Amino acid sequence: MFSKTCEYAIRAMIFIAQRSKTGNRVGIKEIAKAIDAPEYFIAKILQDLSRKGLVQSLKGPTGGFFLEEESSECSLADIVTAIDGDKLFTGCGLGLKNCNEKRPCPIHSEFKKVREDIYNMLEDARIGEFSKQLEKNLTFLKR
Amino acid sequence: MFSKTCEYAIRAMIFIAQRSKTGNRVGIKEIAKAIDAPEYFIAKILQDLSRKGLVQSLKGPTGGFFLEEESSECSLADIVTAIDGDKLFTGCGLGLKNCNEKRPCPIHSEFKKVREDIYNMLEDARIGEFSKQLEKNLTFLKR
DNA sequence: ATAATAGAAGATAAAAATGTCCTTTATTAA
DNA sequence: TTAATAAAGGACATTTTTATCTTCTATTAT
Repeated sequence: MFSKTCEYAIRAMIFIAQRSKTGNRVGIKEIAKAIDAPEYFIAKILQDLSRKGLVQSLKGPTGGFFLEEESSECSLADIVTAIDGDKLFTGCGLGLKNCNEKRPCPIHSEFKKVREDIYNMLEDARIGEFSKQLEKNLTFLKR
Repeated sequence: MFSKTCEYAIRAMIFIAQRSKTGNRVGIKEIAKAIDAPEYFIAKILQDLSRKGLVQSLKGPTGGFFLEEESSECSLADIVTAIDGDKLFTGCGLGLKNCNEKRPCPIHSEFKKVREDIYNMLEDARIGEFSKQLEKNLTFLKR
């Protein structure tokens, strides 16, 4: 469904969101451990998300990643779009470039509904919401 | 959503299904052209599907690929499972190996429904059904 | 100011997915 | 029985994705 990169991105964002609520900043190493992802790899991913404004960061001692109020309102759809693009939401299920209503692939209409469900699900899912359950140990980001 | 391999596989299967209805067999080259896919690559894919019994084939002159009655009843879910495995249907949305009801990832329940929708959609979609619309030029397998 | 810290950025490496070529084997028509 | 045909199978090449390492830059505390 999502690329590995995107899976890491979502997990990292949820973790950062939880830590940000108390005004803390989190370092790469801590994030890597918390979500069980390769350190240098999520570093890259977060740099990317940082450039795109989905996460905030500060260099130097006491620095690290964090989420401003606004960023913790961002949806999973925002993250997926930033990392994997909108192919999942708008692309043809069979990979046809010119598939559309007028000239549909065989599974076009079946797929349309499912795609919309996925989009709505991801659009409704706000990063900030997840951190509560995570804090209560009701959900997990590892293994 | 699906791997490229899987997209080609589905497109090829639908094309073969349509040609099989009149008892014809179709060669690799014709299939490659019809679905606009790399010839040697779908050759590999069809060999794989053939070994797994999802498509039938015969060597030699007048040989090629075709579908027996039974095979044209196969679902998209069967093809996806054969090529991409069941990760899409059963795997965790965030890539966690041990994600489950007791120990869910943050998006576990949201994902569950969507996954089931996808599975039901693909399970209901039988290869044979698509060939009718394809024949009437109501749907397309290229570009 | 300076040293220590931590992310940013560029380069490189490994693995997986995708795509191609060549030889072998089975089948058929003549 | 032979020559032509077409899939099967093995090997190889390319591209994309995933992962790692090193150097540079900004920030902070002292």
